[in-house]
Amino acid sequence: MAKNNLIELLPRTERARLLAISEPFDLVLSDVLCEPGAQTRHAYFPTEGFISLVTAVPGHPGVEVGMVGSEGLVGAYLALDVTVEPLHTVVQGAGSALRVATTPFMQELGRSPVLRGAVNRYLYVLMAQLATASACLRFHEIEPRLARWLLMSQDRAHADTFHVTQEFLAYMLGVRRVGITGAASGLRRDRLIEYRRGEVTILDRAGLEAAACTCYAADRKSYDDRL
Amino acid sequence: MAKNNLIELLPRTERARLLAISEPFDLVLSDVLCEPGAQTRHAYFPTEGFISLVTAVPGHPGVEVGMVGSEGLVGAYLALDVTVEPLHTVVQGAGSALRVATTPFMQELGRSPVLRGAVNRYLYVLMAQLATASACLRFHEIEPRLARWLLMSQDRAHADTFHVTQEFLAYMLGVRRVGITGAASGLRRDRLIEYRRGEVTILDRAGLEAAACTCYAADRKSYDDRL
DNA sequence: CCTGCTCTGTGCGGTGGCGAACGCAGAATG
DNA sequence: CATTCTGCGTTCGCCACCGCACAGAGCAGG
Repeated sequence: MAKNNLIELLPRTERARLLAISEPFDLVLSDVLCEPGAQTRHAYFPTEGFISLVTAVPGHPGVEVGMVGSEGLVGAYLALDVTVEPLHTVVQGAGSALRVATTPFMQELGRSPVLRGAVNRYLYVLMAQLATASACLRFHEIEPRLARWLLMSQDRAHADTFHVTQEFLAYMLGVRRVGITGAASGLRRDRLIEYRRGEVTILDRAGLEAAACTCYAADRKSYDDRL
Repeated sequence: MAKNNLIELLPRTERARLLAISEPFDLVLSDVLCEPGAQTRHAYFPTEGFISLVTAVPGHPGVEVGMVGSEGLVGAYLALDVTVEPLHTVVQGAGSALRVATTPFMQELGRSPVLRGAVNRYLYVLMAQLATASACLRFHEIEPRLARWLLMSQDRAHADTFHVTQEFLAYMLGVRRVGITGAASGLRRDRLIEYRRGEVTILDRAGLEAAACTCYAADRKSYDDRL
């Protein structure tokens, strides 16, 4: 428990080297780890908790395009030798991570073929996630998207209950808060979830999977196929 | 003329080696170069013409999430050592390309640091484009998106007139054909474009830039900053 | 020249989501 | 205990876009 999948993939020596240059880091709810255009200071390997990748266009609130938990890392693009942050990154579920400063991380990528392979493949999965997000945003309605979001969160929170307000969900899904009220009511009516003042509980995981848009399964498959 | 930017970036010897393993290839309108899930046979460096990256979710037509012309290549993800295609890729503007078979291309990536750097940076730009596409699809209306699309096409077609039907535009933007009729009428009314039976002509480039959503400028800047 | 096809324009009712505003109740603060 | 704040629910008018259907207009082929 409290491990990061990518790090677990590494053989002993590579893992030891990576751990030697990393330090524990608290993921505090709503903390912003990255701002687009800024220089990257660290890569983060979440162990508990999770992080949202958010994109925005001028004049509009943001919208989530990806989610990173213990199955991945924030800063995979460093493998492309680019040290400029592409997206807003916000802590969505409090927890902890291992963080590695940019320079030693990039050096280590040069030294550890297994690490590089894993980060490369994760980056590929992330791109697929971004593409899926586009179509999902365009075509799917709020309720299935909300169901998908809850499932993705549950996977990464490793818990059935987590803290999230409707306000925040609206921001993530790029809709009005009222839209979330409607969708959440629907899911509650069907006894799939329960919630009360910022605490959401998943009651019926299978039912929620049925209610979610296909993008949930697609994202999972993409990850499982690659890592 | 008829060159590919990335290839032009290469120093003599690297370029010579890449050209030695590549062959000319005709980009025929509406040809499908990639299907998601399939093994990648070739990477393509367009010299004229351009290519759309399309994503789809079950039960809906597709939607374009990116565009590749002589400024980039199709198959940049091969730099991640993944040989599975992530997206539909459709020839959007007829022309020509240089294509390189997967294996020699990946070998060459190992040998040519400049090539690898360029492909990596292009991949980063492409990711940014995917993220932008999400927000654009979510928040922007058809007319500004159409204007953006026309500008992106003009950039890559290196021409003021190109062949495209409303039907096709609807597919690219993920809307009804009728929606395109409305948006195109607006642009024509303002004397920004002219069209007739599948031939679109850009009359007022500056005006079109003003009519386009900010995503056009954002994408360009992202590319110019990196490559 | 007529037929058939492709591409474009229009009209209709329907709806999912938007923006704004208000009420209310649980929790926190003092 | 009273006040304030935060999170949730509802309502109302509105609009961009949807799905469907049909009409006309360029263009090609027999």
